[in-house]
Amino acid sequence: MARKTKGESEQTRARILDAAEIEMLERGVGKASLEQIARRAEVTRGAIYWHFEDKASLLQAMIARTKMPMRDLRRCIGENIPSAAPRELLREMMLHAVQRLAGDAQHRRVCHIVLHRCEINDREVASNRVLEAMFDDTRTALLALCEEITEDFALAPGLSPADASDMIVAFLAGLYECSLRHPATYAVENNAPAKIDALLGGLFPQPAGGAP
Amino acid sequence: MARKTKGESEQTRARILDAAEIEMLERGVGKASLEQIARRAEVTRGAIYWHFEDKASLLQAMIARTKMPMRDLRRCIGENIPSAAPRELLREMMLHAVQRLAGDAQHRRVCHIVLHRCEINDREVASNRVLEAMFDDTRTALLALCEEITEDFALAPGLSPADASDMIVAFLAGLYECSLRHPATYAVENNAPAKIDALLGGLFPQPAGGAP
DNA sequence: TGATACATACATTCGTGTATGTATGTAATA
DNA sequence: TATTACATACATACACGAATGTATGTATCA
Repeated sequence: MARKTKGESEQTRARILDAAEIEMLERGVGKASLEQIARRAEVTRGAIYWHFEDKASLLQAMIARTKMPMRDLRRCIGENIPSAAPRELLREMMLHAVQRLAGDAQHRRVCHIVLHRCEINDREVASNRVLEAMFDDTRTALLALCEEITEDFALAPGLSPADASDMIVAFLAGLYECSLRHPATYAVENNAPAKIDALLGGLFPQPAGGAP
Repeated sequence: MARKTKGESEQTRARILDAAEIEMLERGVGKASLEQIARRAEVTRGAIYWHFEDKASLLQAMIARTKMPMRDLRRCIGENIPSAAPRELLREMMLHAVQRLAGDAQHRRVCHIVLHRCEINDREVASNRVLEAMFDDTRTALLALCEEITEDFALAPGLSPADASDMIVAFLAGLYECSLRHPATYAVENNAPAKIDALLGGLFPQPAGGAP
């Protein structure tokens, strides 16, 4: 009915984004109508069109709320654990990714939407640019780490550093995939450290001289 | 214009399914209109509605064309390589999955559609029942294999057979994910045997007494 | 000659986008 | 301080296209 104060307006915007998360998760991005989103947020479509240009930019804003860095992640972890060798860093990064997926419900929802509730392949669309950037980012960061690790550890026979980082990306992508699609069966947090150690043990066997 | 012979009708049906694969891959299941599919198949929507009830059953038929067994796969491979120990069987199964994804273009398309171009989570919908069944099937088959393997090989510290099979499912899911989304960067067939061996090496280290 | 294998035409629904209305907060002015 | 003026934050109403489903027409095979 009436104009609200700036703070209330921000709350409205947030409620719209919350509602969009739920609706898009349940019905998919394409089938979630702005009308349903508005109803859940207890506003009308007018409010949505006031805060966002269209559904695409609404989705984009939704994704932007839960920003997922990866090159930053390394720096962040490296600063917190300055003594860590690259292999430890890699382990921590993988653990962090898993733990965030297990603990941050909003992040789970948005990842689920971007990965499984968004059928558009158009590069113009926000979710796809985000996905592509995320993959590239992750791959680049992990490749650099794997190359560093090979200064201390031998690689498994027949593997290049790129192969190793590709395997790690695939493993993480698969964890997301399984955990989001079948949370009951594949809880991410289930024994995650042991799983990560097993994978890293296969990729980078202990150096010839050292025993655990 | 005119009625065709039974064989020609089957060809029409196949052309519709082919067209649907391409359109749904490019635009997504939701945005691919029956009109566009019909045009690509060089028929009208009338032909589609003659062969299929609606878009959902068209999708279902599309999926059914490229059936993906997994419990059958084990039997099949087991018959071809009767001497194989369970660990060899597992290796062969993983290789087979990777090679099919690399070699069978139609399988790639359908997997891509089911995994990434279909935003519906409704359990009534074909693609989701298929996906769920595929995951369950794969998990069951791999779990049984992993349990057999532990009779000959020790598991990595802290892992149960279920953890091991979960990791394998995640790894395979991630391979599909990466290879389908970014075929240029992550070609599945790139050094696949070495990657699989590295993973299995991490999960099932050699038995204490044996040297390679 | 009847069932088949489509093509054509039509009705209906659904969602989007936009144009417009309206009541309130807020700043300038007097 | 009260008033004016304008921007804000929505709600309401309407126009439009796109896609679906169905009803009907039609030519051919068997």
